[in-house]
Amino acid sequence: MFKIKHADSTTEARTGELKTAHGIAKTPFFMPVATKLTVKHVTPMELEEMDTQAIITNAYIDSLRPGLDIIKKYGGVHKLMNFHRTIFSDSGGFQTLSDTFLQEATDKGAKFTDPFSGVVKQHTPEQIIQIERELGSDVAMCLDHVPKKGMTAEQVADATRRTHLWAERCKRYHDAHDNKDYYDRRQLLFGIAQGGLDKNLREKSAEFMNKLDFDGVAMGGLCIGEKKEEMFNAVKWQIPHFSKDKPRYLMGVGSPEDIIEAVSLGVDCFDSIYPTQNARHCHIFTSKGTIKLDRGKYREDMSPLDPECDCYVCKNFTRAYLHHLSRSFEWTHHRYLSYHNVYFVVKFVERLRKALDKGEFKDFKKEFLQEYKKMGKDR
RNA sequence: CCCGCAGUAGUGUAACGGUAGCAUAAGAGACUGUGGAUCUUUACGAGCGGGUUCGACUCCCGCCUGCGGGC
Repeated sequence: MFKIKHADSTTEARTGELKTAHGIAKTPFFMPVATKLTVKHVTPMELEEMDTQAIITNAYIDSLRPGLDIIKKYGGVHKLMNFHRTIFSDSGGFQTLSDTFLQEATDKGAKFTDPFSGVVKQHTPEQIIQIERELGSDVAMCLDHVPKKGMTAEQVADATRRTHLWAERCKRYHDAHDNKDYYDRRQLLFGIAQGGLDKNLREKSAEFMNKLDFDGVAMGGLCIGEKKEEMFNAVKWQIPHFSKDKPRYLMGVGSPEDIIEAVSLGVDCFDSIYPTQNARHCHIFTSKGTIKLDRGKYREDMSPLDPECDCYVCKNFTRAYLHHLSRSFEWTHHRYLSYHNVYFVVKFVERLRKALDKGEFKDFKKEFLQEYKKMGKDR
């Protein structure tokens, strides 16, 4: 299922291959987020062309709309979306952070409000796994309870304890059923370690998840408002407790500089809305840092978004034109900008992988960060 | 030419004889297991000239501009 190809000698970074029912995903990889069964403004064809290794959708939200009946009728999420590579499904655990979704989290499960109908419904870990099975994703994520900012130490510990309890039940349920009754293929299952920002909790949680012998382990509850240092500390505390031979997934990250840092700490998988959401806000990734394209200063800028990028948008359009589209509320700018940002991150991780395989990771990281920080954040 | 009505931020609009608000557009910031959402923040204004008044965007007069009607 997972095998390491090359381990870096200077850091914890490594390349590998994650084999799923839809082929091999080369690690490290970055997954664009496809909540509601679409990577906003980027087509599956484009994602495949740029060699995106995997994407992630949201099982809970997909089960509300369009609903499992329709998804099953079409033969699963791959066929429905016409995406032929690895698809992860998030459990809805992240929605435990959301006031509009979460009503109550108990040991039994998470009580969510369906925002479309207003109906409040209990979702047990078993039910979520069942939803993920019926979706037909290649990798299912366990239901977790993400500790919210402002929780007391006691509440964080309780949420983490609950996450453990739920993880055991997810695993047991998943083991007891294979997917043959739906799609005739094996689905992988990843556990999610939590623990807030507490060293002891983080370590214990990592140890616990590792022991359950999932197909991969994730670190959750990060990149949600804590300091960068706190986030990387959590990663540093947890990684040593994970088996080397299992893929490690840092949920919710992110930016190119966060990704490269996490890779050097030993992380293999990422997902984030960062490239697509930034694109919609006209924040564009370039090899010299991010630019804010909606600023007036780009009105007459005839250069491409990123002179060093070879994507379709950079080869064919100027900043001035794309600036104009965004100022004119033409929806096409979302397509162009989202495409570029996703392309940028996917290709960045691809270059990172190649550098690792060639044993040049250290230099690659240094050079990338040096260039990337040149302009900072377009101040 | 005459009569009437109206001129408030780039735009669209409030209120008041006593600190000129609001919405948008503009500038800046936030956003990392997705609301294309949202939030924070900055700057910008009384057509012109007189008069009355302690004090005028407000009342009065003239001019200018726009709209409507009449000749």
